[in-house]
Amino acid sequence: MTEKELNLKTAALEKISHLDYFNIAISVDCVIFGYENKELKVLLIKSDLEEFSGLYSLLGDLVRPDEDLESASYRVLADRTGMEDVYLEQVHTFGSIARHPSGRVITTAYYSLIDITHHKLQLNHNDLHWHSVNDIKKLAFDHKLILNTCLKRLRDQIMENPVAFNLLQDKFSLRELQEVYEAILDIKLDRRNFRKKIALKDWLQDLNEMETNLSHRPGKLYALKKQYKTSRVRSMAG
Amino acid sequence: MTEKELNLKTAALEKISHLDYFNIAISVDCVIFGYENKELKVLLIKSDLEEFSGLYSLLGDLVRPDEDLESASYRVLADRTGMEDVYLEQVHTFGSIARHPSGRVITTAYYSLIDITHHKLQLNHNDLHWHSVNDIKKLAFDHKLILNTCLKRLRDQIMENPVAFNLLQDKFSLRELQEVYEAILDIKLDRRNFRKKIALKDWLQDLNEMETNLSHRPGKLYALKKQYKTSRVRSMAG
DNA sequence: AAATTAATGTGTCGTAAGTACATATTATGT
DNA sequence: ACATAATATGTACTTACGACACATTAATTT
Repeated sequence: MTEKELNLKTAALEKISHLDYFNIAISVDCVIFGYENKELKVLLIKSDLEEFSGLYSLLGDLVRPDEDLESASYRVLADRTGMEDVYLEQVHTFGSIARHPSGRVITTAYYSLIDITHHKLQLNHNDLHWHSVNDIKKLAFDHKLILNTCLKRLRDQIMENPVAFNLLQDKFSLRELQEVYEAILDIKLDRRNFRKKIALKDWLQDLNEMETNLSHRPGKLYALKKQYKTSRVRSMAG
Repeated sequence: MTEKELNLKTAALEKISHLDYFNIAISVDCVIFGYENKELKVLLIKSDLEEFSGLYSLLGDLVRPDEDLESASYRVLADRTGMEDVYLEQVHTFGSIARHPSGRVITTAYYSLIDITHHKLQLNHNDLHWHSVNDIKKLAFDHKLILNTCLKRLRDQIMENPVAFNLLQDKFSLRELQEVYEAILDIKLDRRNFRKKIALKDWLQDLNEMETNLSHRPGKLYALKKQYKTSRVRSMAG
């Protein structure tokens, strides 16, 4: 190392080391919801930390200096699911001092809704699996809290905004839609009242098609009106 | 510099520099709302950055390695207003790459509601002033966006949760309360319907007292029921 | 081809909340 | 005593919500 290099590095070092504030890392964690078998699922991975061996955790990563928070979330999503245009919404930032055993890491949580049937991915590798939300008892880090917070947000959203549709394929029957709502809210709904409520929102387009391959009377098929289709959600400017 | 010192510093430098992720700083910004003269106000300070000379900014600070996000927000609040037990709620985290001219800073925004009359503070020092929300055109950084986001959250909240009361003194008349709502929502409300709606919530306790020192018929005084008094808001384990 | 099955599709009634709107009441000031 | 300027309150209409029952249809079985 030349003297010049040394001086440069030393200067940089001084600058960095007195900025204690940079000793906090920031990550994003994605609560990726899916829907299958009338159950709400979430995508989890086996934790790679010793402290949490045997436990699952959400999908996340450190935010890189050259990407904004949403880019980081979309990167995590694309890396893990291979899907690009998905619904994603920021929920909350968790910053307890001791939330990460390896150091100070503040994390911003996003929730995401994806159509699980479009997701025939590298699932069998690397311990990545869909878990029924109702069956999850314990997660690594504070990820159970993050999951609960995101689930609450999702529940608050679905009656106000047409987001639940992101869990379904493009065409669906009202029965399927109701089952999605029941899975998310974890309650039974009255069919007639549910249909009235949905009709009132005017979110749906009647496709004049019917379900097929059923062993009973098929229902009509609907699609979410184009104007409500959310791929990438409006950015709050990052 | 001895060889030993050099080696130490170099080692530390290597360690830090390969941890690019720590090159992001994290801050909190507080949108501190107050209410005065039938107007919703927000506490702003003159920006100390050259790039924003002449502009005002929200109150914020870098998060210290040994404090969590909420502690940092309360610290900012206490430092600037001298008030301890205030309503504070996390709203959103803003992480655009270029949002801070001096470097990469991700900020978590909180909004806070305080009783402005309990706040006879060091206002005249250091360019700290209350500004009418409606008059604010431009702020430093992305603080206008943060303000708008927090204002929207506040507006969404006040009909659902008894938070607007934090802007008023302990005892207030229904007229005063309505004026607070009108200031926040920036609309006129019908007096009879407003009272019906508030009565329905069952938030208020009739104090059997009257307003005084008015030049007209005084109204009854009410207080928020104890069970709803929010000093420090429930932590999301933040 | 007729009957059965298992689901879809729809309507009513009572209740609760939202909105528009007008009159009586009361403490104060003259 | 009277005028004033605000408080306090009620009704009618409309809209949403929740509980609830029956007719219809396509597929399947007999």
